[in-house]
Amino acid sequence: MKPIYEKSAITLEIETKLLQLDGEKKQRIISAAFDEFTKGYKNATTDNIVKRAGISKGSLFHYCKTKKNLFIYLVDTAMDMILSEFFTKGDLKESDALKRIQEMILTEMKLVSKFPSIIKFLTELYIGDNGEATEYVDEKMGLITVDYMGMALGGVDLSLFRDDIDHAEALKVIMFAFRGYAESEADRMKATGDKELHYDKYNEEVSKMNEIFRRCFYK
Amino acid sequence: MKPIYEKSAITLEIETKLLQLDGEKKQRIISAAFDEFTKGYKNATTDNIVKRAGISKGSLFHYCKTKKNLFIYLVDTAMDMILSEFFTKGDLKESDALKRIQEMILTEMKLVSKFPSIIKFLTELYIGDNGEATEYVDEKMGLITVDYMGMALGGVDLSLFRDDIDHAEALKVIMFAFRGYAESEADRMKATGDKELHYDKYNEEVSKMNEIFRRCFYK
DNA sequence: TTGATATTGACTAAACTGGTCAATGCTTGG
DNA sequence: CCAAGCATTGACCAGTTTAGTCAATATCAA
Repeated sequence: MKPIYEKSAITLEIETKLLQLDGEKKQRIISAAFDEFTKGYKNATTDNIVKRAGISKGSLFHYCKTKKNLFIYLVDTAMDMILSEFFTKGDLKESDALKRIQEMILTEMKLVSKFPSIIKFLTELYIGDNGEATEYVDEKMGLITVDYMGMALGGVDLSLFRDDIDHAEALKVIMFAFRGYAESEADRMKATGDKELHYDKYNEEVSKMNEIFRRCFYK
Repeated sequence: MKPIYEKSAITLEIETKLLQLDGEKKQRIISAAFDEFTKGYKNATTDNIVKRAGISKGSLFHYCKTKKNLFIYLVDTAMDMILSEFFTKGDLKESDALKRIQEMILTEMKLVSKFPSIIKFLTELYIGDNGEATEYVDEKMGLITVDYMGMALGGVDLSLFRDDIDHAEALKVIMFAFRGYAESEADRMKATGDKELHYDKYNEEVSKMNEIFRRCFYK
């Protein structure tokens, strides 16, 4: 089966080098790098990344050769994680919009607590200046033309919504609300340095919000 | 009457220098600086600011003397704009939560279209590293102990909400939804370089969202 | 012990930094 | 028209930071 997202040769080479690494160390490197590149390609420094990841400069360049290669690896890794989470693990046959969204959000929150900056990293890819990697990013983003919200929400059963409100508008409101929630949680984690996975808390809060939507927006 | 926010002497001095400036030029400088400091104090460079503002390095330092002074001026300007918008122009006697929120959001959107990065700038003040200006920022932020959401929403009439949902939770959902909307609009503006004030569009979209909340969350 | 591999961090040349200042442009009042 | 006083410029500077290197060391397997 064709993978959802095709990684570049550069990424595959880096992956083989990282394979023999301790899993926890690998995550530390990726997480630190995501966070650093949140500032934009040019403002991110390899010095900061190695400092935060707790490895030496030599190691980083041993794995990745250049800053640009590291960045490409991160782009591939982030895109692959997001897409495979949404489109292979998520149940696209679930026709209840709220159930599907709840699943999506919780999946996203799980990713966010492993890599707090992954969403900001992807946003920055989209709105920021990717320096010498611009060409690569544009090409990859072009492929995922997506309306990814459209794909993710395609085929949901809108007839569950009340008839006296605009269904598309209601969906938009719901998506905005969860975006606001995820954003504020990511901010909180960065501000406090919290790196835990509060799965139960997220589950509870998302369920509460969903409960309100279900009660108020559904027939 | 005591002003809501007290500006520092440094800021007042800079303001007198900027006073004789063309208003459009002044806004360009502030806007470029907000956007640049979004990366955090240390990562922001005066070179980038002057480039984006379209002025010379000499001018910037003529107005502000040092990078730190410029930053303090921006902190004061952003805080003053936000606070005076919310607490003097907003009607704090309006007890209908949705009406009050709608007013707040539209005020915020107006600010955002003048200074697309102002919200991110303030967020970064809160969660980021403010370098040599840390002391100043902490002192000023300390004064606005805020729960600013609490102040802004204090005294609203919760009895308008349906009884079968948690009122506080419903308010949170509403605030998250508008945060998500404002954030996505700021992203869109940065990505497309759009600098217009689409007041009518915002008014329409916010009204649509509010209409849904009113119909679904109120009795 | 030996040899192969993983990791280190001091080091470098190039680029970038906040800040300066002599030179230039612009306006205003005589 | 001039002259004086202002705003504005950008080349320049010394100090710092940058991506990337590499000889030396640590780790591990046989």
